[in-house]
Amino acid sequence: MKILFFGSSEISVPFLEEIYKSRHSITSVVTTIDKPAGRGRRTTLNIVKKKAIELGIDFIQIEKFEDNFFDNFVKLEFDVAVVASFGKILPERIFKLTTARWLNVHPSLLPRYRGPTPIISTLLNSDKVGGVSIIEVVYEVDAGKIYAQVKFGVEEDDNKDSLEQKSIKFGKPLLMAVLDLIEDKNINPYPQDEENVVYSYKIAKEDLKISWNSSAMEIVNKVRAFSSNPGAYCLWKGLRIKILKAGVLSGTASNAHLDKLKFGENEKNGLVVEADKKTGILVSCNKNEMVKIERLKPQGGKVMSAADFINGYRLKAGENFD
RNA sequence: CGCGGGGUGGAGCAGCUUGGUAGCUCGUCGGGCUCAUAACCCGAAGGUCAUAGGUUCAAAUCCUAUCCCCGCAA
Repeated sequence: MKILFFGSSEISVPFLEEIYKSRHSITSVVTTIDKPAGRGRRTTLNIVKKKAIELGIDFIQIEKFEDNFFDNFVKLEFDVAVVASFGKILPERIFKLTTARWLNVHPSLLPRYRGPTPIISTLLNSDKVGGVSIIEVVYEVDAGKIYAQVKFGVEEDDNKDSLEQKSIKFGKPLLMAVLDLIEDKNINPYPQDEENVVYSYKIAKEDLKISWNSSAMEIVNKVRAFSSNPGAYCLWKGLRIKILKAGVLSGTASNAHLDKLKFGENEKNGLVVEADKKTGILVSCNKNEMVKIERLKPQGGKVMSAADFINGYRLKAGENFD
């Protein structure tokens, strides 16, 4: 079949490549424009565009959906449009201009987590199971019929990075299977369970800051959900410290350490209870719980282990994270 | 030309303002203590101080240029 591919981010690339390698052909790639980004405001080239050029596929870059685009769009020949991490909401009008099927790769088990941050929501909510859905694209975001889903386990040490990788790993064969079944006219999508719709939301800058008044699990989930980019952070001596890996300290071990330290009246959550290379960094949070920080990245510095941070930055028990 | 931090033995940092013997916490190797140890004690190796110029009797330190890394902001 002929495929029209919509994608703009790094996550789009493996799907584009997978289709390229398959028996299907790619009519064209639609992606967003190169924007000035990053330090020094240099224009970084769109990664999907880069890949399209490398594979010798035609591409269309758009900033907004304008008449100009629609004029070109109606001339394209394709059987299926595949949307993978495109980053823009498709206008209602576009669906009326073609009879082709529209497919979207969505990294969650819909109807759980419609919206822009399904993986982050999976982690913030301590879900034990995640997945990828291949759905029909309709104007209402992520509300289309489901063609296929695949589930996978979400382990304790999974974070945003690893779930993205899992979504790609499991999503690629799923998408290809759906494309093949469509070609064979042997698939029948089913509607989402509207009773159990859960939404995910765009994250704001404030959401990245760790509140030590949260429970240990909430803090650890936050670290997992935002790691390694953009990263949950806290402050220490005015320095911004990104926490990349942390764990909840189990009850008994936690009590042992709490007993070692006498809390003064001025002490508050965020207190560094222990800081040595063996135990790591233990920080107090709500309900007398503790979080163990394992990997972090100080402002201006590189990613390092807790031991390296203690050695180089002289973190001592009794200090505070904010 | 958006703002800012940084590149110092294997790791993470200090030293730079006020030029003049290379420092700290670890790691590694050797030895010792110990029933034993990731603990403790003694000792050792390992650095063109990002690169290229310049100033100077003398540059990690001051000046200029370049490369690389990172935080914010977009």
